[in-house]
Amino acid sequence: MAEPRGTDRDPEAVSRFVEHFAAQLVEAGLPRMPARVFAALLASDTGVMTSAELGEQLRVSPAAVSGAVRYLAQQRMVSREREPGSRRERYRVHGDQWYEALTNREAVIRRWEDALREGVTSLGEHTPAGRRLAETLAFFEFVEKEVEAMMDRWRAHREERFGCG
Amino acid sequence: MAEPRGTDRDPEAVSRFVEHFAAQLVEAGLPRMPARVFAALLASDTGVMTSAELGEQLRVSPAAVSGAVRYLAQQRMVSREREPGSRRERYRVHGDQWYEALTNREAVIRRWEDALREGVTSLGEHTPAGRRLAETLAFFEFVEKEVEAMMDRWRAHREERFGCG
DNA sequence: CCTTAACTTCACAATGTTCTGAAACGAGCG
DNA sequence: CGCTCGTTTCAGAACATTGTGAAGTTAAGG
Repeated sequence: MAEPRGTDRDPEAVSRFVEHFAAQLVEAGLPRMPARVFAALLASDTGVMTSAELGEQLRVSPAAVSGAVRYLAQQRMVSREREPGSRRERYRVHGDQWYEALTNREAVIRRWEDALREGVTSLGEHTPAGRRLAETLAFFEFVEKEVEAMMDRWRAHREERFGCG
Repeated sequence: MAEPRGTDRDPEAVSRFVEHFAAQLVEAGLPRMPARVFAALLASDTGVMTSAELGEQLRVSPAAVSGAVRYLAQQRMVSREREPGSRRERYRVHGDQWYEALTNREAVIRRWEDALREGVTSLGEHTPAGRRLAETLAFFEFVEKEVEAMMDRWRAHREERFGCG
């Protein structure tokens, strides 16, 4: 059986996965270039790639890589590290870190909650509309707590399944 | 104290909330017009509006309403009902139904999982990249189960808090 | 049936978004 | 201290998205 190992990976297979997975991320709302960069990192053996490598694999300009990476770093989906003794930069998708980022739609949820609270107040908390908004708000507050607990359970689950695998 | 009731709602306050909340939804990836329509429904007293009412409140053409509503219905975020004895259509945001829709990023997650499975196979499940993809896949499978349980808990919580006033 | 009200579809115009090439920047090295 | 490699910034072109007006479709009511 021909299972890719080490350096002899089929670049076409990699590219096929990268583009397909990126397309799904785009559909879910991620901008295109960040999605492609992220997928490329995820599919790399080390989880680390330089700007040049990313540009080559995706056939895009350094400028595009720069923009995508800035976006991903802001979302905490990748981290950037300077390669010692060189002016190259390396981008890394850190196993755990990025799940956290995904569930860190928290920042987004927080904003929804604020808007809803304001709505409850300005429409009146005893109007039918106000009550609907209040219930929606309660839902998000509930979810926020639950997600936190869920991530704890995931870490335990993960430890068990992959920690000593 | 002057709390809005019945028909005498301050249209400007409503509009302010609608536009603000819609903006947050847009930021989270929802297309603009669907977001506005949805926010308008959420902020209505009955949770039901006609195409004409939506067009008037949002100052947009019937065509725009039509497109937005089709989108929302596909995402299961609103339901459409024909008003008996009239050719008007009414659009409703059903209290519970739309939380389900939100967590029905499930459809999205399912597609991610498919793409990841394919990646694990084509890159080889014992390569470093393959292992990373496999772990990511495991995470989503975990989340999928957890979300289901969470929604059960929410329904209970909701019943307790809102069910009996 | 024919009229008409309501919704939908379609082509196009307006508007945004996204990537590129070129120029500016800055950190390491001679 | 200036050269050079790598990254970033920026203006603009290519591209995609979105909403409109107008024509088309469907069904209620005369």
